[in-house]
Amino acid sequence: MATIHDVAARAGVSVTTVSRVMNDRGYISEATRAKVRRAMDELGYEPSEIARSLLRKQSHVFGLIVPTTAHPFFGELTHHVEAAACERGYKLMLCHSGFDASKERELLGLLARNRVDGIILGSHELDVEEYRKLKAPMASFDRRLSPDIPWFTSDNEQGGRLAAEHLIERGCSRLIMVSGRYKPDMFTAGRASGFLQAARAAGVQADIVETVGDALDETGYPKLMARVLKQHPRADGLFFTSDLMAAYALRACAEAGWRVPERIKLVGYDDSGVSRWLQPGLTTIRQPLADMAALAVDCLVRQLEGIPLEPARPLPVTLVQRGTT
Amino acid sequence: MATIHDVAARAGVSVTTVSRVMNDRGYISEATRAKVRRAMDELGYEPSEIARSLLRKQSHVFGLIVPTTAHPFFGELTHHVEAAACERGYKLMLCHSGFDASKERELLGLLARNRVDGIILGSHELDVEEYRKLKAPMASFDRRLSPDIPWFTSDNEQGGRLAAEHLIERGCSRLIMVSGRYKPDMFTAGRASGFLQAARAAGVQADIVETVGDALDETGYPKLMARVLKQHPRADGLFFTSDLMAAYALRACAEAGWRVPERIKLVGYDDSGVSRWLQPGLTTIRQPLADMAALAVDCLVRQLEGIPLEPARPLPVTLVQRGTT
DNA sequence: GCTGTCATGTCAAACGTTTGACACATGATG
DNA sequence: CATCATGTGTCAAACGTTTGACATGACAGC
Repeated sequence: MATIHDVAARAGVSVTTVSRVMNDRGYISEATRAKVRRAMDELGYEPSEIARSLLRKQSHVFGLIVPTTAHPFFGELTHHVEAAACERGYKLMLCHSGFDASKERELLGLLARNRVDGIILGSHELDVEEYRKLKAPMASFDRRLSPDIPWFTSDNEQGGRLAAEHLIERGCSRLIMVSGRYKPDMFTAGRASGFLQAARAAGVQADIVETVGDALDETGYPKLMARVLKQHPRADGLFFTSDLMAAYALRACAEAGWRVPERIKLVGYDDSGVSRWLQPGLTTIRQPLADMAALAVDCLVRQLEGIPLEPARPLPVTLVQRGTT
Repeated sequence: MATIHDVAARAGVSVTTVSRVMNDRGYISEATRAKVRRAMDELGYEPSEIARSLLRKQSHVFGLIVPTTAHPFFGELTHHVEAAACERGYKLMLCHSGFDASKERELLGLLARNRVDGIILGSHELDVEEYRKLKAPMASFDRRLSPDIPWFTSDNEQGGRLAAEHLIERGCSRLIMVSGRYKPDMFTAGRASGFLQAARAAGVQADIVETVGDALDETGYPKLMARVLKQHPRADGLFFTSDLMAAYALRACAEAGWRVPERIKLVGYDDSGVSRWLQPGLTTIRQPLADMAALAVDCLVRQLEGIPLEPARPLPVTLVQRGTT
């Protein structure tokens, strides 16, 4: 790989001059500029971002930690984060935590050693303290880790409310929400409160069923959904904290012979691709992922540039109606 | 961020000594070692991989280019590549090409500037020549770019054959394969030949329908699938080059009132999560993604370490039967 | 008392880049 | 003619790390 010295030698100038041409600073005559450019082309020179990073003390790389991109929600989140980062001139170092605390701890060290300029936490298996002691700019997805760690999320209460109101409007009178078990500082807990609140306001019976174990591990879903149907034989409106759960519920309904949407109605969460792929299409709460990702990246960039953060606020969600309601 | 100099000062030794402790080379007394370790702990020191990379001329980072992690297949591929890279001590810089040739060209430059040690091409929108002139170690997914660029893939002919044989075995007599349009040097083209060959061997009628435009853009799928059903009213066995296509076909069947699997049978490709989420579950051809990813990473590592590559060969696929056949 | 060899540690160059400080023309201004 | 601005370019330090070359002291063997 050619270096700036090779370019300088070939163009018959000093390395400083080459650097000046690349960075457009100082006075350079057109003739010199052309010579330098030609030498760069001929050598296929690409400046080393590594050397630049060392000098400038910033890498223009963000770390993104997600449980796994194999989950459709996180695959889509990753897509949008990458796009947002790219737009602001940052690259992404992708890390999978796989729901494993010690893996996540390792990843934080790895990202620190690689001097990433900021970290987006799409996974948080560790205690708040462990994140707190990191001094890198961070943005935490769906969880309030500490007052000084910015977060980004969507309006989970509103999501829960929209789901309940929609089910009620569509004629349901016995609602069940199937939810993961959330740490208390996770915003996603708001989905349940919004859901219950809206049901109560309408005088409709509503219950919450919590999944055990990993909220995102689908291997338990088939049994869970079958159990939900069996234990709530009169339920006619189901709400899930992810589209994936709803997908498994749809299967369970088919197996139990409950017709959707006639006998029972389903609402998912995320508006991930899954909701489009299912038959019937899944009514779901749409999170504005692109906006959320842009917000997260913006939040890191602001921290880096010393621009004060705007007070964080959840982004609005909407209900997308499809065939399951 | 503390540097090695801070650690040395705090421990009362030279930076060389600190470096020796970290890298375990030369003679260091236990007492010195302990002093240094303590200083590192107290300062929360993490060595800069950037400085190391500059010196060692390798970054221990691989670039991964995929169209988008929002597509379930590529989300899963990314997951496995990350895991395989991590296992071998490499990090991943994730890039989305979004099916855009000029974006991909930019990404190659970006990865070169960041001095990645190798590139995994899960997307190839450019002409072979453009990849060829890169001298970085590469591994190309599902496409033979040039004799000197290693590739990794699964046995596509076998996949096509298994699908046809299975459909025939399940009683189908009029087969249709819905396929993306592939560049001639893409291995995925083999799926069609395997499919046709197996059908011919069994004396069963089989046709290929090619999608127009982007093989992975799902917005056209609903109309496409409706058209396929309308134009082939006597078809009773469908095979798709992705699970996602099959998902849309399943919807089209429901809308057309064709019962699955009684009236018509469907086979997808990839065994991505989609095949599990659908109802009925999708029979599909399973690609061994984890093995493929490990192979790709191994291939890059070998190039870096100068270990000769084993002759590339497609990995075996299997058929996973579910409810659509 | 030499020489040799451990055991421990220091020095300084190198990696590829940027950039402040400076050098040296040329020509205009006062 | 002294001063100044402008245009062009050079030099060397700095970023954080590794590592070959060297220094020092202790002790053994001859």
